[in-house]
Order: sequence, then structure tokens, then C-alpha cells
Amino acid sequence: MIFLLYGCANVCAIKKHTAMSRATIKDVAQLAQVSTTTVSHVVNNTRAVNPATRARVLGAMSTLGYQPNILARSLRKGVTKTIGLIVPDASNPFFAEVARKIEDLGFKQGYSVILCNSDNDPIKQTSYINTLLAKRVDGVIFISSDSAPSDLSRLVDNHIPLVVADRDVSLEFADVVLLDNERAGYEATRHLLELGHRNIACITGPYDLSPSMQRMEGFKRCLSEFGIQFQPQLIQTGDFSIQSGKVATLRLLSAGPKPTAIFALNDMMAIGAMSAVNQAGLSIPGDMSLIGFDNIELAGMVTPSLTTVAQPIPEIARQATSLLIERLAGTRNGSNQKVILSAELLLRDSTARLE
Amino acid sequence: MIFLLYGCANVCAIKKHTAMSRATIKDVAQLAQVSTTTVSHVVNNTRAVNPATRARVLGAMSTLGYQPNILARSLRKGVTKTIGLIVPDASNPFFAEVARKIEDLGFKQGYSVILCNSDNDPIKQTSYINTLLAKRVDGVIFISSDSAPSDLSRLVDNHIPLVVADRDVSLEFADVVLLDNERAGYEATRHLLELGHRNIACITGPYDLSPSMQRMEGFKRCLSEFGIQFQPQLIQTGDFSIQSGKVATLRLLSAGPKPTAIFALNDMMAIGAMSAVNQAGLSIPGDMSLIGFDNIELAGMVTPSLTTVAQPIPEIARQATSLLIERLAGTRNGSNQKVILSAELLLRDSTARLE
DNA sequence: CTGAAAGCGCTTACAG
DNA sequence: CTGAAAGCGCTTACAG
Repeated sequence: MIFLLYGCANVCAIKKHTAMSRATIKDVAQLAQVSTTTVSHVVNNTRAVNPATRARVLGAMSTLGYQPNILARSLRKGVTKTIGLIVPDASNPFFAEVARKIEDLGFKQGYSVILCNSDNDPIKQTSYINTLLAKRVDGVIFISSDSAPSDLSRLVDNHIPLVVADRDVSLEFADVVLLDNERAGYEATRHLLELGHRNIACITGPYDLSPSMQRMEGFKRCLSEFGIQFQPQLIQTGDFSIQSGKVATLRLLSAGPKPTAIFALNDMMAIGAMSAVNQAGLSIPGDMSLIGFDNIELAGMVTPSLTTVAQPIPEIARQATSLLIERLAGTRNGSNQKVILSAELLLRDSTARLE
Repeated sequence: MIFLLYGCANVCAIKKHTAMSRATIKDVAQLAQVSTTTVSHVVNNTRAVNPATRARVLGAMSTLGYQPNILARSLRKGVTKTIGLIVPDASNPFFAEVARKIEDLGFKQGYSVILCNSDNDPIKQTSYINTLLAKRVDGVIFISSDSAPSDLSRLVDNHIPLVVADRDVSLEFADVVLLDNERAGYEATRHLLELGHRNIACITGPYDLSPSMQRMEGFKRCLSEFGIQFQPQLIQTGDFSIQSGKVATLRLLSAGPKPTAIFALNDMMAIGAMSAVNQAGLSIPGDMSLIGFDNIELAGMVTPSLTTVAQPIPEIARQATSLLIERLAGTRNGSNQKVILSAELLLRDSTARLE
């Protein structure tokens, strides 16, 4: 790749930093001939101020381009109006969609969110917990990258409200919003069995994560209720990435009993599976039925469109956000809540009756 | 959708907030029998401290679970080690990938990034600029949601270094990293023309955004160099979303001159186009060639795999981040830089010779 | 309706 | 090698 650098000294000379720095409340007070107390009260609308005085203050603020320093305010008030959001990887569409929604909802209530990608790395996860602690976020929404995150207790020790979402971690002191993954896994499997499939492969996520584990349990329970023998050779472990879904599928196609259907435990792996199946010259759903999980936007757009178990993504975000903000606002105290949402089978074009 | 609420008063009773709040530097100093000055110096490794003293301080820190309050530090030092990143929509994979990379690079250099989704909404964009100003970020990386963002000047007025990426905005006081979009648009078009296509449709982004505009210019220039008449009926405007690509394609297929190839100005719209073409019972590339733009991870995974103009996403992130951090670190002063990266045509399976 | 002053938790120039 | 004290920019109880 080539890249060009243009210096542009003439048009784009940067302004020299002048000695004068940003306007503070003091500058405003001086210009408006009032105390900083009064300025503060007009900025925050927190006590009655004579209309004429208020007008003077407002004028001074605007001529100075005054923007209150949030750091100082937060330090003084002990509240930052900021929440931390830790996700495994925001470039995965499922987390991206959840994060977007949380950001939206937070924004509407006056909270900014600091988005942290733990990158499925416990070290980075710990490091981010420390950063959030140091930045004095008011609360944290947490989607774990592992099953037993160690440093979460430090949040609790510091009285920082915590909401655990999507992936269950055995933690006593948090509100929790999860999916009924076992049942969802069961439904997906039943759909395939009812279509006549008997050799059903499953591409899982990391074995220790609760969504993967529980969906698998539903898968197994359903097989057993239908009297079908569970075949370990039809199970492949992925990591929820497209690429891993592709690799897993190539392995399934190259050895062992031939599946006629694949249950991928998320849509991204299903899309990877699709690519592998096509590459092998097989067609979906003619030669292979495929069902995903999540219902990311893409699932409806690939060809054939993907049958999937739809997670209520907006509802997950809404519950997580309001659980947290209720705590922060003090409108809810006492015992923790556990919200279990249910998924919904969404029939599209990637599954068909076994001929 | 059904959701269940379990109260769990027994196991999960939340700890009452005790009167004792978080440990401060004063608490540490007291416990270690030293001044706060000394504690500060051991925390920051900023002057020699007697080994025995240092050990006492370290001990006190750990028994108190001390975490320095970054707000106080930032207020005092006038530096927050935080950068603001404004993107139109981080649930769009292109921006998600750029953002991920910037976050990674920033993290390695000790910066956190505040991610702001302007949502293609100038109002929200302005509001975020104010928030970033109030939070006293050290610098901003900006991908605009419109062609003439109004409040960007406030950053410059406040001496906050600014890097504009991806979408050009006519602004004098910023470092800039862009793509050579005109040439990239030209190359994509030439590829289709060389395959024998003459009726080439183009699905654009919002007309006023520089990437869309410039890629179109390359498209037109190439047509004209090949002596092909430009047909306005073959141009459809999208908004870079999957859905808009689908809608645009359905319109193209339902009326006007029939194209044999489509140039979508990003991959997401190309994926939408793919869905529409398939839905119409046409095959890619047999009946319709299709080329995208960006090379998001997905582009290689759909079927057929998508021929596209690959943007050097990691390099864009790297340039933007280092341009900004150099300014912040003071290792670069003076005139602004303009980095123009070039794209690369990536041939895959969605384009073919016109029979 | 308004203001003087303390204090949030740090860092750092100054002094020893 | 160490400490006393000022000050970053706000908010707010207290007083008038």
C-alpha cells in the first residue's frame, strides 16, 4: 500500500496555543460581576436567580464560550454520570448491537458510556476494571469474557453497582439479565428434529461460557427426549467468530458421520458455516439445514436467509440499562434482581425438511 | 416475549453502603506514616523514595485497596489521558473495525477512548462535541456524519487537537487521514468495464459525503475515459446500510435500463444488493456482477465471496491514532498533516466477464 | 435574591 | 530523602 504525506504549512498552520486557556467559572463570574456561587446556580438551575442577573451570567458564558469542567464537578459531587460497559468484542455484531442500544439509552438519561473491549482476554478485562474504578464510573454493565472473572469483586467492594448480562458468572452481588438459553437450545433442536433430521451437528462457543453450555444442554435434552443418540463427533467447538464457524464446518464435512443439519450457537458462526458448506459444493437448505442464534441484522440478509433463534437484543439492553440506572438513581434498593428473557425461533430459508 | 423476574433476597442481598467510602491518598499516608507527597511519589514513581518507606506505602495501598482518583489527578494536571472518538454508527462493521483498532492502539499508549455514535444526526453530533469538551478529553478523532459539521471549531478554539478521518470536511485546523477515493472508484469501475460490462449501476451513499462523492467521480471519469455514456437512471442513493442497498437494488431491478453489474459504494450495501438480486431469482455473478467497497471481514464470508475495494482499515486507525498522540505528546508541532491512503482492488467471486 | 469559604483528591514547586 | 501547603474548577451548606 502506498501512502502520501502532504505537509500544508501555508493553509493549515495550526493556531499557536495562546497563554489564555479555557474559561472557568471564575472568569464568567468576574465578567458578569457576580459570585461563582451565582454562576453555578444559573448553570445548574438550582436556585432562583434574579432575571437580570441570570441574563448577565448567560451573556458572559456565551461570550467566553464557557463549558463547565465536568471533572471538577464530578470530583466535588462524587458522581460522574458515566457508566462502564465491558464486552468481549464490540466488533462482533451481537455485542455491537447491544452496546449501541445501551449507549442510546444511557445518553437519553444523561449518562455517557465508556466502552471496553476485553478481547476475551482476562488480563485486559482486569486492567479495564481497574481503569473504570480509577475513572470513578457510577456503575458497570458487564459481559464476561470468561466464566470466573476474578476482579469483579473489587467493584462490589467499592460499592459500584454492577449488572451482569448475557453470560452468567457465579456472582452474588449483581443484578443479572440473561436469556433462557437452555430452552432456546431445545427449541432450535426440536425444529430440526421435527424436520426429520437425525444427524445434527452443533458448533458451540467456548465450552465454559454459560450461553454455550446451556444451549448445548437444551440440545442434548431434546435429542434424548426424541430418543436420538448423542454423537460427540458431531460437536465442534468454535469461539463465536465467523472464521471459527467456517473451520468447524470444514472439519465436520471432512470426517466422521455426515450431518444433514447444523446448529451453530451464534449467527456469526452460522455465516462461517454457510461459507464452508457452499465452498464444499453443497447447498443450503437442500443438502444441509442450518440454524443460527442471536438474530443479528445480517441474519436476514444473507442468502438463503438464516433461520435463527432470535434474542431480544433491544430488551436485553433496556433491562440492563434500567436495572443499573435504577440503582444509581436510588429508585431501587435492596435485593438483586435476576431477569430471564426468552428467545424466539425465527423460521427463514436455511432450514428444510429432510427428503 | 415473556420475561421472568426473580427476586433473590436471600442469596443476593446487596451489601449496604457503609459510611466508609473509598480510600484516598490521605488514608494511605496516614496508615503508612508519611506525607501525601510521598505517597504520590511512590504511586507515580516520580522521585526517589527510601526503600523501607516505599515498602510501607505499598503495603498501606494494598491493605486499603487504594486506587488513585483519576478525576482529581486530571483536574490537577490538566490532562485526562482520554481521547474522544466520534463515529456515525459503531454498529456498522466498517466503523466498528476502525474503532476497535483505535481503541487497541490507544489502550497500549495509556489512553482510554470515549466512543460516541453520532447516529448520522448533526444534533447528536453537536451534543457529543460538547460532552467531550466538558469531559476535557485530550484530543478527538472524528468521522463526520455530515459534510459541514458546525461545532468542530469549538474544539479548535479550545486547543483540542483534532484528527479528521475517512470523511473529508472542509476544515483548516486538523490533521487528516483519508483514502484516495476518486482513484479507488475509478479502479472498481475499470474492473467492471474490462469484464465487458457497459450497463453499470452504482449505489451511492449520502450524496454530500466526500467518500461517496469522490468514488462517484472516479466512476464517472472511468466511464468517460472508456467512452461510455453516463446513465443517471442507473444511480441509486443509499445510506451505507444493508437495508438501503437492498431497497436500491430492488428499484434498479424493477425499472429503467437493466444493469449487468452493480458497484455498491460500501460492502454493507453490496450485501443488501446481494440479497435483493437473489430474491429476484438472479444469480451472482452469472446474471449480475457485484463489487463492494471497504473489505469488512464479512465480505470474504458471504457466498459468493464479494469482490471489493479494500480499505487499509488497520492503517487508517494507526495513522489517525498516531497523528493524534504525537500532537498530545508534543513530539509533533506546527503544520497539519494530510495522509492519503490508497485502496486495493480485491478480486473474489462476485464479478465475472459479461457473456 | 446573593456571596464567602470550605472541600472534593490529587500533584508539585518550594523548602529543608 | 521527605513534607507543608497551594491550587486545579467546581458545588453547596451556611449566613445574610
